[in-house]
Amino acid sequence: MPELPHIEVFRRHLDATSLEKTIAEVEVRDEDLVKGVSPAELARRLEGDRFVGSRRHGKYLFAGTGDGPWVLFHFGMSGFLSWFEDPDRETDYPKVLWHFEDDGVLIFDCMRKLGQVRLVEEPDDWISEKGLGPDALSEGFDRTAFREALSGRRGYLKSALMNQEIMAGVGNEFSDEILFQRKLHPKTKVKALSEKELEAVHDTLTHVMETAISARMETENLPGRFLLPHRDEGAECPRCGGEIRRIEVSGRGSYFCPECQGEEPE
DNA sequence: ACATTGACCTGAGAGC
DNA sequence: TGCTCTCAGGTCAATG
Repeated sequence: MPELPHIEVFRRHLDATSLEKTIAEVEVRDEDLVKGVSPAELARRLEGDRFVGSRRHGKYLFAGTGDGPWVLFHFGMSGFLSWFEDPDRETDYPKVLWHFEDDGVLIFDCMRKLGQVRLVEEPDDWISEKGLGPDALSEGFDRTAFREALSGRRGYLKSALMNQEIMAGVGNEFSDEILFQRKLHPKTKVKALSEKELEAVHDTLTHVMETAISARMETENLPGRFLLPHRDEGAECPRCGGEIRRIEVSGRGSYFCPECQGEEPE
């Protein structure tokens, strides 16, 4: 579930709750989720320090300590961040907890354990080592950059949108939303689109993601015409009332409206 | 070089 | 009630 808009909402939540507070204890409940560093080392390098700022790159979130290391969060399919003022409150599957002095606790919850927490010295180095493309909403990644990044691709547009080396941040759910808003079938190939159409896809991507962030990813705040709350086989299309269908595209469950988005190309 | 598929992991929800 | 099956979703290694 967590894609760029979710990550940005987590980031703002972290900024609003967890900056400039001394970290009293880092509690690792499940060390499977902590990568590249032992739980003891993670605690040693953070305890007594504090977070001073954060940044996002695609689906990755970094919380910086100023002179010290950054904590990297990746949320896998089921991860999220929660903060409670009451230090005894917990989520259902807490994996790593940052207990602050003067109360307050930041919880990394990850039911399906595909997320991770690690320490990095410099986010930019880590991003380039990883081979991640530009953050999908970053300043420089405009319609031209988007079109050029996709040129020559032979596969599905959906796959290209989700390819983190081309651009970082779009996942399965938002790729469906972008295709729905553009009225493109999930099996549309990149090659089938003109330059103009590709640029329109970029504009839609930007609009959809920014709108979702403004709504803080809360269903009731999303525009009525969004597919997201109706991503279910047999659900009603929020645009035409047709029936939402599910197909597999490159092994990913893809939801779309055959009425709006047409039949399978070719 | 690029594209696609399956494994990873675990619990929710559906169906019987 | 309780069991079994499918599905969710991001990433990476393996395969095409």
